[in-house]
Amino acid sequence: MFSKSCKYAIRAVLHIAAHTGGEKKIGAKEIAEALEVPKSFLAKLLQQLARHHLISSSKGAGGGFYLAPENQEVSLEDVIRCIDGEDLFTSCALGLPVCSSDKPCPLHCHTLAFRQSIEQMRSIPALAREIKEN
Amino acid sequence: MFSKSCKYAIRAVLHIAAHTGGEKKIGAKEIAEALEVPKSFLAKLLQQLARHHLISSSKGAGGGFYLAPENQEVSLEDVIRCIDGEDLFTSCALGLPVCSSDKPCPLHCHTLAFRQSIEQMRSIPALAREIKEN
DNA sequence: AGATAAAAGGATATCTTTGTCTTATTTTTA
DNA sequence: TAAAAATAAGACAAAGATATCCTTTTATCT
Ligand code: FES
Ligand code: FES
Repeated sequence: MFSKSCKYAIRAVLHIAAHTGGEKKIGAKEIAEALEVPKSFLAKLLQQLARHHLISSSKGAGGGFYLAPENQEVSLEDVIRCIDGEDLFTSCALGLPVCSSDKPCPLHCHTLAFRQSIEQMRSIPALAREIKEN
Repeated sequence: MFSKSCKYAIRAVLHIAAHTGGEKKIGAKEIAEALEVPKSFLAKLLQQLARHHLISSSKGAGGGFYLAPENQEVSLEDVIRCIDGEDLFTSCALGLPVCSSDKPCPLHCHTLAFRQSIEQMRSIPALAREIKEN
């Protein structure tokens, strides 16, 4: 489904959304401990997300990762595309050269439905709020 | 989504269903050429499927792979489980230790829907017939 | 019986993903 | 200004997935 990298990244972004806000930031170390994932590995993923402006970061003492106002609309799809690429959304699930409703493979309609259900999910901050409420 | 192995295996089984029947069998070499996948690699996958009785094989000249009567109800789910294991059907998409509707991750209901849509698909031979009709 | 064809199985090579470690760079604080 | 804290970046290691090659076993045909 998703690569391990992508799973880590999604969970990390949700964690950032849930535990930062205003001036508050959270360090890579703290996130890694909370999610129980390898710190250095996660750090690279966070850097990649930051380079693509899906999350924000600030260096130095008291720095860390956070969601700036311009990150409030970041979606799960954005994170997936950033880490795993667009394959999940565009490639045929069976590896056929093209994926299209013109000449669909037996899995096409099922993958299409799944794709769309992910694309229609709400923003990361909205998802994080939902989790908190439960 | 699926491993490359699993994609090869699914396509191969569909190909077998479409191109064999009665006494007719098809060799690994022929399948590999038709699907444009590495022959020796595919052969191992077919052996694995045969060991688990999802497909049938016979050795020697004129031998090959085919679907015996007892293979007629083989499903896509069977093939996926045989090659990739049961993770797609039981593990949390985000890698959380347990996947359950009790404490669902934000992706849970979406993955659940996808799982069920795959589980409810028809048998491999039925899918192969559908393809032929189009 | 011998030759041939095909699956079965094992050993090995290559590539990708995942994980670790070390060093630089930037920022805050004393 | 110096020390400390944190991200950024790069080199390297380990594990897993993918791919190739070679030998063995089994069945068929002449
Ligand atoms: S054609 Fe296979 S998933 Fe679209
Ligand atoms: S809990 Fe994450 S997919 Fe079920």
